[in-house]
Amino acid sequence: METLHKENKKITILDVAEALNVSKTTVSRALSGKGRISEDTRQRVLAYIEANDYKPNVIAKGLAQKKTYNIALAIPGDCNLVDMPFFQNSMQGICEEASANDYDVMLVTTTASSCANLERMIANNKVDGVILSRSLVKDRNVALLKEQSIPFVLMGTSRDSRILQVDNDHRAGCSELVRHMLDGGITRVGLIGGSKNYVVNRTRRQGYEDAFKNAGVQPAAKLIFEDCDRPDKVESAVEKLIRENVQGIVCMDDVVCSVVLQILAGKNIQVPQQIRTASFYDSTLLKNNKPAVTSLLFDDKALGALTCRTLLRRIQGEPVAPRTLLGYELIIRESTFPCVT
Amino acid sequence: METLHKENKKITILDVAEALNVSKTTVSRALSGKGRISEDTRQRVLAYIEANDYKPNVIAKGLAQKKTYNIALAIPGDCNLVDMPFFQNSMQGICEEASANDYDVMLVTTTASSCANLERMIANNKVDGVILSRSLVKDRNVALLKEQSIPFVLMGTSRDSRILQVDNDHRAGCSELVRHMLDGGITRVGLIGGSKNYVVNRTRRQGYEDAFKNAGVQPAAKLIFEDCDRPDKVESAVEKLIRENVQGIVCMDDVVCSVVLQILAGKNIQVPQQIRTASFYDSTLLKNNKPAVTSLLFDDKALGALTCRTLLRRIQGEPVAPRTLLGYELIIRESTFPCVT
DNA sequence: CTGAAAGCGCTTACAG
DNA sequence: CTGAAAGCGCTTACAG
Repeated sequence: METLHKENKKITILDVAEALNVSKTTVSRALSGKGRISEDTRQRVLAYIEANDYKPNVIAKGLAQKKTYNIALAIPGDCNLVDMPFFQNSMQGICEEASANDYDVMLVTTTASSCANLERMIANNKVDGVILSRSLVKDRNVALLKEQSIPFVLMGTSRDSRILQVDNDHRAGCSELVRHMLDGGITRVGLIGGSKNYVVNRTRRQGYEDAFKNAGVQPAAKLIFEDCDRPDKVESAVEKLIRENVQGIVCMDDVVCSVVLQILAGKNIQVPQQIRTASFYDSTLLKNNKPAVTSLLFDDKALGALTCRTLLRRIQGEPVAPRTLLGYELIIRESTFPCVT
Repeated sequence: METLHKENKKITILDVAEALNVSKTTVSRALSGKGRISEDTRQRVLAYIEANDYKPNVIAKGLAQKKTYNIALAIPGDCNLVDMPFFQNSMQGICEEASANDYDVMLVTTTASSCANLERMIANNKVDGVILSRSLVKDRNVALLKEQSIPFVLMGTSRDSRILQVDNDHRAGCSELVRHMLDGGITRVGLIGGSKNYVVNRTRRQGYEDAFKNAGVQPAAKLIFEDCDRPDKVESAVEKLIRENVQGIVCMDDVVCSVVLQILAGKNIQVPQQIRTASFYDSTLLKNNKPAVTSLLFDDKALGALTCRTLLRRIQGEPVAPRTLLGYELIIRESTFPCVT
């Protein structure tokens, strides 16, 4: 029985060198493409490697080169449903891009207060760089990374222009969505948003304000409710907005929006007939809703991939843009009247 | 300016050996605790290390020991909202447990059809073991892992008893939930579930049937709807159930349940007065619902942690239970009448 | 109790 | 174009 097992001794560079009667150096060169080597021997090596299924040991390679071929992805350790589609999709983009470049992704959880795990991973030399996902206004991780001299890029936005950042263009997107609502001929459009601790929520609010300014309308401060990070706060905001006779409500994300829709339904207020509603983020959460909800669509997977590529470029010392913004799509659905574009 | 930078040359084992006038061997022993060493020199070494912030290079250590101190976590590359809270929470448990044991977690995405990324990671010697999360009925990854001789554990359930598995006790939990509904004095309780490709959905159905059998009632085949993986299928199932005059509907997960609730609301059917409703899984999705929904609560983080611990034990050659099931909590809320327990 | 030496599987000046 | 040798930063028999 045991003897039938595949020979699971991994073959090393020495094995192929001996089999081919060349030096390890030569084999190494055939693989890396570095250094002079005759096309002839290179083909022989490659053929042998292919035939005998030799895989270089990346760990050993890394030791010799002082590289790890790993990057870390720091994700928040305190979960909230809001960001899940974002994390899952961007994660995929990151993993695929990394794979395509023979890198692997190490997962590390961080919390607002502690970046011990990230610190340990860096101290242990386990990664060549790190991706920080969606930052807080005060982010200890950013501070940590800046004082370590390790390449990193923020998948998100920061005011600190020395930090490499790649993000969806939330500001322009949110502005366009609000413009779409204002174009519908209404002006009393309220905003309900999540925690201002997240930079992204501040960015979204800026987009909201941009749209008003561009339309030459003053956004009323009393139509704006931020830090609604619990259903009861959303509920209270909705009630106040109703008292203010709003014609539309824009929600900063899908979780807020789904709560808003439930409350409106509970009060028998028709969407969009009485109050139009839209969300700054489009996830499965609202896909099934009736009426279907107008919202912004971002390509989080592409965002992850580009963030990863940026980091890898940075690691390899190639030039990278200090800040990149990705586009968005505005999906107009019944909740704001599909006829108006 | 440049000169003010922290010296970021990492200090090596040789540096501390020379500083202390001992051999690398001695330093290594002080750290690992292996081999004889006088308490005196051990303390000296430890003190120096502490004072000079020496961190062993885990990569080099791994090379020498033919270990990586990494484990892989394989997650589905094709995302669906259903499993998000599950993945996010279990991921956290895994990461924390790994960290606590000086291991790190590499992320790898797999799809039903391709496990190329996982294969590459193993071939590259990047991990000592792998965690497979929630399996499909026909899972290529399981097949792959079995033929490689690499330790792995399934965070989920499989009929193949040779596979190490850790899972929530979905069967017992679902059975208890259904019993709770039957205890309420109703018998026409329907089931709507997601894809049968997932083992977990089959397990849940077993729990449903167990409860009926224990109650001495025959579950009606026409009250059971599986493979409802799209809202329209759920809708059609709900309509058929209404025609059958069901008194209760049990949903296999929160996404199904939220669609069901919307449809019932759209038809002005009162929950729980006309039809009681419950879900086999409790996520934030239903927390805000009115009425609050009765459902099962699993501790996914604990599940992740235990799965990880099991894998690490397996890697270290310690004995492990071939199969472990974790408990659950039944949260009774208005959607099934809180008064009935 | 301690150390010299070989080894883990690669890469990379350096010499030819 | 090719190879011997040193080195990456550790560990671990083996000898003392």
